[in-house]
Amino acid sequence: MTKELNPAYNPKDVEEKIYRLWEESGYFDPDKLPGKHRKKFSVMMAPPNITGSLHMGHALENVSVDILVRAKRMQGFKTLWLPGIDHAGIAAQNVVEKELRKQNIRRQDLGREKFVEKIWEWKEKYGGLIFDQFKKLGVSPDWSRTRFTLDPGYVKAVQAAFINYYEKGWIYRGERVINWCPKCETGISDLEIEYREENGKIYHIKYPLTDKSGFITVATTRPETMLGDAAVAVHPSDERYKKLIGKKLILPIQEREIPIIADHSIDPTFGTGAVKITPAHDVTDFEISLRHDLPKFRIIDGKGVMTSEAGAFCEGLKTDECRQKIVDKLSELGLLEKVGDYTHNVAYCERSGTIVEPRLSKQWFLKMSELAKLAQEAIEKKETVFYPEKWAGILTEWLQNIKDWNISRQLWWGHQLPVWFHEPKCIPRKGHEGDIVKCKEYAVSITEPKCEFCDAKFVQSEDVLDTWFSSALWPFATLGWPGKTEDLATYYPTDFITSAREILNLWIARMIFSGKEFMEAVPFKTVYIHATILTREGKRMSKSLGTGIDPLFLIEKYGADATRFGLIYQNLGTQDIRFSEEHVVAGKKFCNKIWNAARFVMTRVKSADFPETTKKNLSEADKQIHASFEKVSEEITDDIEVLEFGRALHKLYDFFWHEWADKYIETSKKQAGLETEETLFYVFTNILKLLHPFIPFVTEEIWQTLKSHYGFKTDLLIIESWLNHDHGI
RNA sequence: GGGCGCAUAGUUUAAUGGCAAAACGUCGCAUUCACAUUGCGAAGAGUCUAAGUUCGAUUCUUAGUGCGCCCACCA
Repeated sequence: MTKELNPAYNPKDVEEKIYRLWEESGYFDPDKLPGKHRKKFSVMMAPPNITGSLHMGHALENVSVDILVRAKRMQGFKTLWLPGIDHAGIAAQNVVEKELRKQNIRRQDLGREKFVEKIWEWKEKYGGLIFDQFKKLGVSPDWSRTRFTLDPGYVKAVQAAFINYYEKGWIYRGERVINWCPKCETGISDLEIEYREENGKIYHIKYPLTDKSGFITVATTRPETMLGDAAVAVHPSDERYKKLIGKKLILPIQEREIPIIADHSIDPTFGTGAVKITPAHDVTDFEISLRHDLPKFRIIDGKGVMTSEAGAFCEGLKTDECRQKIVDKLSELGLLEKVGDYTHNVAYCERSGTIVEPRLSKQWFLKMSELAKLAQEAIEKKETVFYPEKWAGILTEWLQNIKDWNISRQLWWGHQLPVWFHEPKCIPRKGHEGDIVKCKEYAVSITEPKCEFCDAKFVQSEDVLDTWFSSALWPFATLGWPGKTEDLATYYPTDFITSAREILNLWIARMIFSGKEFMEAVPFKTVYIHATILTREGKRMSKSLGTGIDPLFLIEKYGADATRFGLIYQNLGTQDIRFSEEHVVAGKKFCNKIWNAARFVMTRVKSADFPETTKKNLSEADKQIHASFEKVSEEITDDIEVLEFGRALHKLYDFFWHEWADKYIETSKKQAGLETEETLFYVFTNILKLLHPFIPFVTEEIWQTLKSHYGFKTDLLIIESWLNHDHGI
């Protein structure tokens, strides 16, 4: 029966074996937990990108959830932690495109269908790698319920959501200036833009007034866009220009009349206080043009070449060639007042390194006013509670100023819009002589629709939905919605979610309003915005800066428990963490200390069967350690409840090392008897339970060893009951 | 540009309206005892600056300085 422990704890002998033991037990799956009539506790994993690999942020986030989930499971809750992966539209498309480029293949060569097939192949091969890495951390989600945002069931959820919004009249098609990459020939999202500070030039150009009474000088960094100017705007109360508002200017080269308009968005202190307005090629200018009903001249095409609308002078030239030609011409005309040096941020396409060209295009939008209201009300009524609380206010403010959501993307990888187009025709209406009807340009439908008037075929929209459109449905789409499943009834709404602060708007807010809209309940009771992990110097960890630490490296060097310890020990409150490896070292030492305490207990405690009578003759030291343990265990239970995992771990560390090991164990060596043995055994085994959520591997290994050594009746530590009584029943 | 946060021993952090605590590091001593991945002990900061509130401020208020994070992207 006796099982020996090595004098030092070696994580490599243990972690893989123990993880397998847990997985084989099935206890990560709440349906397989022993016991009945349990209250549920559910959490959704923030799905990592299909292309992602484990970083410190994932590690902190998922270890935090794991601590909570393991504690709840031990407290008797029917605990579900549902994992999944996000298809990550552009990121995945990029990775596969890059792969193909090595073989000199462009995605356009393959065509959409073949290319998407390639991504699926890639997904099958590499898409699960990040979960192997998660497993190394020792986290305990229910892998049997793993979801992917492009699973057939999930696709249905996305379509159902789209159609619901469409039927409510909240989805519309409109023209907007979006970020366009002339090299990739697609619209790209704000997230795929990289701003680089650059030293450029600012050109001051004179636009003559039609009445020849003078000029207005505008400042621009992109003189070529003047070919598409529709107006010059000034602030309505700008004294310099006040009396010119409403007058006309001659746009040089184009020789077109453009008005001087007044708009509040103009900063009178910047440049000359007069701004040239190019509606089709600048986001703010476009918005101004809507307010003033200005024409939109498309002067640059999708490849970054000047169009015929730009005029014969520059047609066919690339933008930079055109710029030079324009500058020369203005200079010749005496309209170039001056050229200054100017440092500004230039938008680059993250993937191709090309300068982003804002461009007018047709996109699909989701109206936000009603949905934002739903989220605001839920936050106001505290249906969802934020930690720290300030994020509720920050989110509310963001919701107040929210713009309609551009949900379409010109990508191939993702949820294709359930929208179908066909050539609208004007045809005589049957049975009504002389009556002409026009069929609709598009229809919204999951399968190909039939036109009520003509028999022309419909073609599905090539656009896909923004990745966040599908992630917004995560808390219920993963449980089977729009079906009425048992899981949905049992686990929705979830109890808790944690995320990094940068996706508060992109993800958390959208899940809240989606939950209210489709489930009539917020998707989670608590949102915990966790700390960000910085380098020891207080800088952001980033791959491109080479400042990141690889959690797998830490696990390899010190073990998973030590890595978890190092992360959580430094995570006090929601303050950002300047991560230092020292604490991981301390974690490794701590694991070893526990390991050796177990060895000590096994040499001292002869049997785990104690007669009832022994409790009567406790020594002062026995009583003290019992009392002290009682107190610390309550505190730790409370700390976990309020998500103060770092504080709880500090207390466990101090208690175990300094009170239990340094003091009680030393005393126990000097006092013999059954009472001592029982106290040693009782406190040790119970503290193992409290330690388990934080450092699961070493505690489970010790538990299994004690089990075989003493032959006492127990299963796995992961389902041992917390403090000998269950909360969740 | 908007928002948010931080500032305490060499380092990373803790605490408190009334003697500033710990870990790591450093130094010394001990120990073949479950653990040298150990134990005991020592040195080491008066809490970024200025003003205010107060009997009293490291703590509260205001301003400044420094560092950092997030969002937006501006002619």
